[in-house]
Amino acid sequence: MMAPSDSGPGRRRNEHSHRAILGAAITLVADRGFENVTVESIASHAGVGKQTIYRWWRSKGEVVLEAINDGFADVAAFPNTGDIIADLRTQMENVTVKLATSDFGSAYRGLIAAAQSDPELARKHIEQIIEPASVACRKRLIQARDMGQIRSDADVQSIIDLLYGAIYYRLLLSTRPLATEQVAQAIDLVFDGIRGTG
Amino acid sequence: MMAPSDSGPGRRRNEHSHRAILGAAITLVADRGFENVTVESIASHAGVGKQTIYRWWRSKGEVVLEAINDGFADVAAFPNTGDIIADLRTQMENVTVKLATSDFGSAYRGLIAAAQSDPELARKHIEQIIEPASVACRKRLIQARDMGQIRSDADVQSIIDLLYGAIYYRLLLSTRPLATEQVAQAIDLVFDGIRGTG
Amino acid sequence: MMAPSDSGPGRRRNEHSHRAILGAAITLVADRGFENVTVESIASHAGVGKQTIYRWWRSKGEVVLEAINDGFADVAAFPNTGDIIADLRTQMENVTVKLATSDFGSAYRGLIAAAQSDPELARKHIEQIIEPASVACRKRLIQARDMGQIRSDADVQSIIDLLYGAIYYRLLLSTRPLATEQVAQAIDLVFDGIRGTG
Amino acid sequence: MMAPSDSGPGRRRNEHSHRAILGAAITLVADRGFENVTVESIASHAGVGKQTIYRWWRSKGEVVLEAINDGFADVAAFPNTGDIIADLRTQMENVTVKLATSDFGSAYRGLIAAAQSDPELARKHIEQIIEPASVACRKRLIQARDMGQIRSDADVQSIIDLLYGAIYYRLLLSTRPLATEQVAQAIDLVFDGIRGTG
DNA sequence: TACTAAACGAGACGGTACGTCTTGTCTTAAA
DNA sequence: TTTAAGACAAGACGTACCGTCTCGTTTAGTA
Repeated sequence: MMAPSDSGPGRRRNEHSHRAILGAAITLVADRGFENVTVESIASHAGVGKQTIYRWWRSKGEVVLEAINDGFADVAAFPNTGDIIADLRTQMENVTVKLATSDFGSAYRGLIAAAQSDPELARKHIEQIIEPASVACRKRLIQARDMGQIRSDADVQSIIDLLYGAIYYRLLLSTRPLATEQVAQAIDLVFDGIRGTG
Repeated sequence: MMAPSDSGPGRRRNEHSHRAILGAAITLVADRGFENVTVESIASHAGVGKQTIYRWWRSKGEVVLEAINDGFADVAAFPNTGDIIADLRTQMENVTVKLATSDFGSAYRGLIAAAQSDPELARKHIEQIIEPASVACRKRLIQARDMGQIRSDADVQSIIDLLYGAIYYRLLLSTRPLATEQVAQAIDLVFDGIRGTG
Repeated sequence: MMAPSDSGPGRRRNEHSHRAILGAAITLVADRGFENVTVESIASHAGVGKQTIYRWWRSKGEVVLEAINDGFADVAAFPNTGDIIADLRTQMENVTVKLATSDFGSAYRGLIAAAQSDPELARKHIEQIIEPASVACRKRLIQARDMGQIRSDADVQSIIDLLYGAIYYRLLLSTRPLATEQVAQAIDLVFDGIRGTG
Repeated sequence: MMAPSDSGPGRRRNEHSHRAILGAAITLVADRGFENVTVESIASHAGVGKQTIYRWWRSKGEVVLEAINDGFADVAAFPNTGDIIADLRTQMENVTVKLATSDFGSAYRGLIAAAQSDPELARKHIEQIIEPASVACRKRLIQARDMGQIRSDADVQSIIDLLYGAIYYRLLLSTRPLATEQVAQAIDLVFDGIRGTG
C-alpha cells in the first residue's frame, strides 16, 4: 500500500473504495483461492475501476498482503509472563490457530506462493509480517537468555527458524491439517534442547 | 507422468521427446524462473507439439516435478554410518547444498508455489519427494532410537518436521541465502534436545 | 477414391471399411453439418484408422463427394418423352426434390463450400457431378433444337446455366426453402424465351 | 459489426483499428485465399489484439462480410434510363465485372462458402448484400412492368433468381472464368421470355 | 509351407489455429 | 482530479484437428 497524498490539490483517496477493495480481496480469495482471483474480479466485486487498484497497489499479491497483514493484528503482541517456555508455547499456538483457519491459511499460502516469483512482494512480506514476528520473538528470547531461562550458547535466530519452520513446513508442505497438538510436540523438543539452568 | 502403455496397438511413446521436454523445462525454469516459463515455450524449446506435453502431464508443474525428482536422485540415499548425529548432519547438509544450488532451488521454489493452488500437484509432490525423504529419515531415526542414540520418548515425526522445517523455512521465507552453516546451527539445537544416553 | 492396385502381393482393399467410411461420412454430415465433421470423427464412427481414409481419399471433401455422387444416381438419367418442355420440367423437378431433401442438400452445400477453396475438389465435383448433368441436358436440348422444339439461335449452354443457376441460387443463397413450385416458375420463364416454332 | 455504445463512461471504439482490421482482412484474403486467412493473421497484420476482433465481430466471415459490403458500394445504385432491358444489362454487367475481379470474386466465394455452415453469417449476407440488390432489381422491374415493358404475368422474383442465378452459378460452380459476354447471352434469353408489348 | 508385401486399427507425433482469459495501460464522461 | 466503465495490444491458456509416422496384426499373393 502506498502512502496517501497528505495534502496538495486534487481529490483525496477514497477510503470507502480502499476498504471495499481489501474486503473484496479477502472474500474472493477465501471463496475461490488466491490463483483464481483476478484484479478484475476484485475491482468488479468492490464496485471499483481496475485503475483504482493499480493506482495504489502493484499487484493482486500486494492487495492480499495488506489484507492479511490486518488479519495478523491479533497475534502481533508477544506474551510476556516471565516464563519463556509458556510464552513461546502460547504464541506458537496462537499463530498456529490463526494459520489453521482455513480461509486465512489458504489466502496466506497463496500470498507466499506469489512471493516466490515476485521479489518485491517477498521483500514486503518479510518486512511486514515475517520480520516483525521474528523481532518480537528474538527480543523475548534474549530477555529470557539474560534471565538464564535458556542456554546462553543457543543461537537465537536458529531457535526462531526451528519454531516457525515447524509451523510453516506443515502449512506449506503437508497434506495433514495444521494442528496445535502436532506443532506443540515439535516445540517441546526445541525446549528440551534450549532449556537453560535458570 | 503417466505410465506408458505396456503393449497393445498404436505408436509407442517417443522417449527422445520425453527427455527433451524434461530438459527444456529445467533449462527454461533456471533461465527465466518458474512463473515466466510457459507450456508453449517448453514445447518449442523441446521441438515438440504442445499436445505431446498435455498428453503425458497435467500441467507445467508436473513436468517440472518430474524433472526435479530426477534431480533429487543423488540425495535419495540416507547415509548410515552407525552415528545418527553424523548421518543426519550429512544428509541435511546434502539437501541444503542441493537446494542452495540457485537454479535447482529456484525451480523447486516455483514448484512448491504452484502446488499451493493445485492439490493434485501438491499430492504428487508429497508422494514423490517429501514422503520418500521423510520415510528414509524416519527409518534411520527409529534405528537410532532402538540403539539408544536418541531419546526414546522423542516423537520421530516432530524431529523430521523440525529438521526439514528449518531448511524449507529458509528456502521459502528468507531473504538471506540458504547456507549450510546456518542450517547446521539449527540442527545442532535439535540434536541437543533429542540426544539419548547411548 | 484411388484405383486399387491391380495385382501383386499384399492385402486387398477392405470393401467393408470402404462402405463404412462412406456411410459414416453421410450420417455424420447429416447430423452435424459438413464443417463439424472431421476426418477423425468419420474414422472413429466407421471403426477405421485415420490412415485408411487418407490412403484412399485426399480429404474429407472427397469422401463426401463420393458419397454424394452415389446419391445422385437416381437423377442421372435424363427423361426423353419427345416433349422437351415436359422433360426439362421433370428433370429440374427431380433435381430440386433431391436437393431439397434436407440431409442431402445440406451435405451437398458443404461440399460446394469446400470446393471453393480446394481446386482439385472443385475439378472433381465439376467432372463427376456438374458436367455429366450438363452433358445430358445439352444432348437433350440439341435433339429438341434439331426437332424445332426450341429456337435454333438459342445458346444451349446459356439455357443450362439459367436452369441450373436458378436452382443452385436458391440452394446456396436463399433463406427461403428450395421448393419445386418456385423453381418451376423460373423454368417456365425460360421456356417462354426459348420455345421454338415446332 | 456491433453498434457502438451511444454514450456513458468508458473508452470509445478505436476507428483506426476498425479500418486497419477491414483493410488487413481484404488484403490477406486476396493474397492467400479466404480459407488460409486466420483471425490471428488479420490481428497481427492490423497491429491489433485478437480480442479487439472478437469484441466487434463473431468470426472471420463477418469481418470479410463487412469489408466486401463496402466493396459493393459502386454497384449499389440500379440504373434507370427508362429502358428496362438496357438497365438490366448494364447492372448485370457491372455486377459480373465486379465479381470477375479476381481478388474480390475470390474473397466473395470464400464468404459464401463460410455462410453455408454459419446460418447467422448467411442471414447477414442475405440481409446486407443479396436482399438490397434484389429489392433494387424488383423495384425497377415492377416499374417496367407498369410501363408495359415486360409481360404483366411474369413473376418478378423468378426473373431476379434467373438473372442472378446465372451469374452466381458461373461464379461458384464453373471452371470457366466468369465473363460478361457469357452472362449476357443468358440474360438475353431471359429478355426474350419476359419482353412485354410496350 | 514359408516368405513377402500391402492394408488394417490404433494411436502418438509436430504443428497450427481456435476462442477465451487476464494483464497492465489508455481514454472517456460524470461527479 | 479522481472515479467507474470499458476498449485496447499483448500473449498464454488448454483443446481440437490436421496429415504423418510408427506399431503389431491380418490377409493375400508368390516362392
